[in-house]
Amino acid sequence: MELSERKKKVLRSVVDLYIRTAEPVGSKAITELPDMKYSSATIRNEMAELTTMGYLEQPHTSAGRIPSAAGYRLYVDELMLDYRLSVDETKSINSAIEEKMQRVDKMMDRVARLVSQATNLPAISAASRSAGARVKRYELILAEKGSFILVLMLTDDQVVNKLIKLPIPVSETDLKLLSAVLNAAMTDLTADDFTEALLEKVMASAGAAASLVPVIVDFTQETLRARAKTDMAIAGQARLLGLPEYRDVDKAQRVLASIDEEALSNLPAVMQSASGTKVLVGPENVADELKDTSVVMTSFDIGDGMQGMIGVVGPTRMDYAKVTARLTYFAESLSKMFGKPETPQLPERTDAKAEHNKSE
Amino acid sequence: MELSERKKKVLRSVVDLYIRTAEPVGSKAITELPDMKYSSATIRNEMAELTTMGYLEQPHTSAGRIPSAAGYRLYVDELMLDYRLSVDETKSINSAIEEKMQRVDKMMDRVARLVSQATNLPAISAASRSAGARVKRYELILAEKGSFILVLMLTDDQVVNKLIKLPIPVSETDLKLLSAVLNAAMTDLTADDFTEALLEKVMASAGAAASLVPVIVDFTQETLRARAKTDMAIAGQARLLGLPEYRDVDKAQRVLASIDEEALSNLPAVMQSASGTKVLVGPENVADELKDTSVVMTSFDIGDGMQGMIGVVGPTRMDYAKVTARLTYFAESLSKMFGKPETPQLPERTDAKAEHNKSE
DNA sequence: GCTTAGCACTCAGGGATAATGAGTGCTAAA
DNA sequence: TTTAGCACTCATTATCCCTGAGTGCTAAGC
Repeated sequence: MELSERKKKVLRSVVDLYIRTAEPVGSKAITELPDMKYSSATIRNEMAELTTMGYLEQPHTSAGRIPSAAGYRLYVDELMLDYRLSVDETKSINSAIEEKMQRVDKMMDRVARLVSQATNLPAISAASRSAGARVKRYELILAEKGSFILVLMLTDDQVVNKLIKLPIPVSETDLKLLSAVLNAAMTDLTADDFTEALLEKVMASAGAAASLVPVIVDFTQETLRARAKTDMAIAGQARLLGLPEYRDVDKAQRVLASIDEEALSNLPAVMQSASGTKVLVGPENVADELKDTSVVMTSFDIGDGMQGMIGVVGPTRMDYAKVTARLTYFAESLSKMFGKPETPQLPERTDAKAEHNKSE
Repeated sequence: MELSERKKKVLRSVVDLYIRTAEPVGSKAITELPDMKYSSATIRNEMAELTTMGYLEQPHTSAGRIPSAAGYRLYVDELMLDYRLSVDETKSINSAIEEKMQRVDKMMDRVARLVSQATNLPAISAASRSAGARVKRYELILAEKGSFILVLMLTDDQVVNKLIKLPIPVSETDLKLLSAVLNAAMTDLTADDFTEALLEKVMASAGAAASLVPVIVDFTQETLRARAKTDMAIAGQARLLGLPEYRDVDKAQRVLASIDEEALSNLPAVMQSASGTKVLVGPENVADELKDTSVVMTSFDIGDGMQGMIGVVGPTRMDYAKVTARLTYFAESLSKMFGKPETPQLPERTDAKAEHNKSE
């Protein structure tokens, strides 16, 4: 059933107010809004109907109304007015990214931290790599204490390393040889390409360090397989405690614990299916602990067939418009940063400027 | 002034009980302890004296006593009975380390997570590198989209990488040449060894990619300098909320925020001075937000002149004995793992096998 | 027929007051 | 020196009442 324009306006007002105040919204409060030209009695009638229709609910008889999950859903899908990022906001997001995103290794960490700062909510970021990541180069570095470091450079520009104990003494020269052999024979393979036959062939030509090959291959396969999953990070959990709905410590703890653990690991999977920005309102969440909590997420392009995801977790009463806008902008900036083939910045940094202009 | 044996026993009992229950301890409760052969009145007298001596305090007239900071201090320094780790505990710590600590890159992350799990408290881990870290090897990898990855392998076995945009088109061959030149001329230098003269010399022989040299040197110096500071991680913040003293959300938030931010960055510095296990009771803490909170930390050896640190943050009423024992054991295991030159474990389980187990 | 003023009703939240009980200090007897 | 006993203190909890915000409904007004 279609809602009348007036009902929509009332519903939107209720959600907006509730987002701002975290308190049940009464008919009088609505009346006092600018350009709401009806008396409180009329509003009451409308609210009563919205309640029977399931968009609002009443915590108790003599309190105002709060949006139900269905109410939020409708709000997010149709009612919500676009939040326009101010120039300042885009600027601060841009410069945050500029500054902090240079290092490749702890990237997801940084992204999560930045998103959390920008939204003042706990944030998650994840990079779901394509199943087909391959090794671009092997490096073996002799370390002291009878061990060496294996460094894998992957086609997705990630660098992974592992400290491995040497079962037998091996010389620098042996390692050089081994690494040459590996680079010649075992690059550009997916996890499943490491056949027994190949393994033996490599070991045959690997000289003194041949016994290291199985260990290296094991780790490589494991890494490639793990890469197919995700690399994720969480930041800003403590921000949750600032919100009135999480003054109930038990609740806060439950939510935090479920964010901390793998409960959210399946979020990236959810993301996988649909791209673009997605809002999960309260009960739509998979994890039980989050039934009371909303999740907003969006994906971005890391290039090379890989996808990144950023998201925040917050109360069902969160400022969906603002959060969505910031998240989306973030995602766009990140996509631009490493997704698209054009060079993001030439020496003079003219491009960066151009981006700013465009967002105004 | 020396305390009588009986006073010590009473004080120890009060602290022990308070650690367990988080409630003020009354004279009756003490009486009910096994091998406490005095009546409540006697205990009351002793407690009264301990109070005037400053080791105990009373939240209000008709409540039991709780330890004062001085009381905790004395407890930690002299009274605390050694907590003996059970075989199970050492086993689980060992296997956790075995399993999770193989990868070099997110090491501090993992350590923090493990320590937090083992103590059920928020944990911090940091590696303070020696100021003298040097570059062991440079690798330059051409990436798509007109950029390349610079990988630095440091003498401390850490691997750092950065994605750098190419200001000009450069071929794979150019990069190879450049990398050879860098490795020949610029390894094993400290941050201050990169002189203008050297820079020019390298650029002269670097061919087409010479213009990359300054960028690379900049990042290298920056990295070496940053390494001189610390690499740190925090985990398990949410565990704080499980404790009764942090049911006050505001307090919890203050503490969490201060852990999250750099407030604790100076802890590693504190650690620097004294090695061994250190307990900071409440007010002894530097950061104001932690006046109510204790910190236990200990250092471990990463070898090569570098030092690691692990620590936990918890209520002043924390189980110092247990926490200290676990932390110390952790530190020893970690030291053994990469600090000492001897191979950590010789038993029939050969090293190689140990590693394999992991992937099963 | 929609809108609104008016009114009786409900109920959460916030004092105020009282009852409870754990714990204390002190004294006097063992 | 230890301990039993007693009067006293005071945080905590329960109870009651009041207040005020908000509601639904009805009847009058446009």
